[in-house]
Amino acid sequence: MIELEAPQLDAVFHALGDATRRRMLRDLAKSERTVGQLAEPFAMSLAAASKHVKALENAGLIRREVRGRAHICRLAPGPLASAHEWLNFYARFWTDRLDALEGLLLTEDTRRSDACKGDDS
Amino acid sequence: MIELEAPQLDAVFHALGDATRRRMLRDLAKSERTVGQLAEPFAMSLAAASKHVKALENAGLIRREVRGRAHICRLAPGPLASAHEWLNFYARFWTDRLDALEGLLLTEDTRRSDACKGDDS
DNA sequence: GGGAATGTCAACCAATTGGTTGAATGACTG
DNA sequence: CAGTCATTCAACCAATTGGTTGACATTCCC
Repeated sequence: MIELEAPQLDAVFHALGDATRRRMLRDLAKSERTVGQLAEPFAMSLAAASKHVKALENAGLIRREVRGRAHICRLAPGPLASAHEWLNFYARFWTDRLDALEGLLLTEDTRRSDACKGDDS
Repeated sequence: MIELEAPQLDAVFHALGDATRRRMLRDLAKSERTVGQLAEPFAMSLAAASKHVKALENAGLIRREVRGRAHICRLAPGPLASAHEWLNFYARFWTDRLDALEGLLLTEDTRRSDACKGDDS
């Protein structure tokens, strides 16, 4: 699917690792916003907010359309899906583990558990 | 479900925003590892790797069992699932949008769209 | 007990981050 | 054209990050 290389994943997760930027994404999920509108909920300078927007854009999480003097931002699908998929690997890891555990409990509940061995290397 | 508050999400995504730590998680997905084993693939001091491990632990992404002098690390399920769910919100955003777009294309394909403005630069 | 193995801690350092301010750029408006 | 609006840029600053090294603590082993 949409594959991200390591540096891109770095940028995506780094961008997500800040409440300000996550809030901006949440606002963008409602509808498109200008940089000024994105900045408005925060008690920080426009320049600071602009840097956050740039971080999001840099990570590919949003794209920007410059229309006149306003910069209109929208969510971009790719990287979020990628991060989602990346995490999905670990989600799968856990569902596998839990399934295996459940299986073990079902098949082993009458036997002694001395046959427990490593399942992978 | 497993809900993370903002500071915890900060820690989780911050932890994921580093290739070293993601590699450690990948190794831990194979099997449990000691701190030394986690550090081994990297050209950095053990102390540095230990800090990365602590960041992962701090984010709740792994848990550690101190057995004798060895610290054995394992993946922890909760926060990864939470981050996954968080991202799922945006995945849903996009599937919704794409579905809506598909719907639009189906219903609008016979009508003229005179709202064509010069928007691309 | 002595020594190697496994990790952490503390101090330190360079680079990055997140914020500020003030000036500059570009685009609308009167 | 002058002024304001939307935004970025550059310089700067404090705090954090990611790395180093050397000095601990514990634990295992002979």
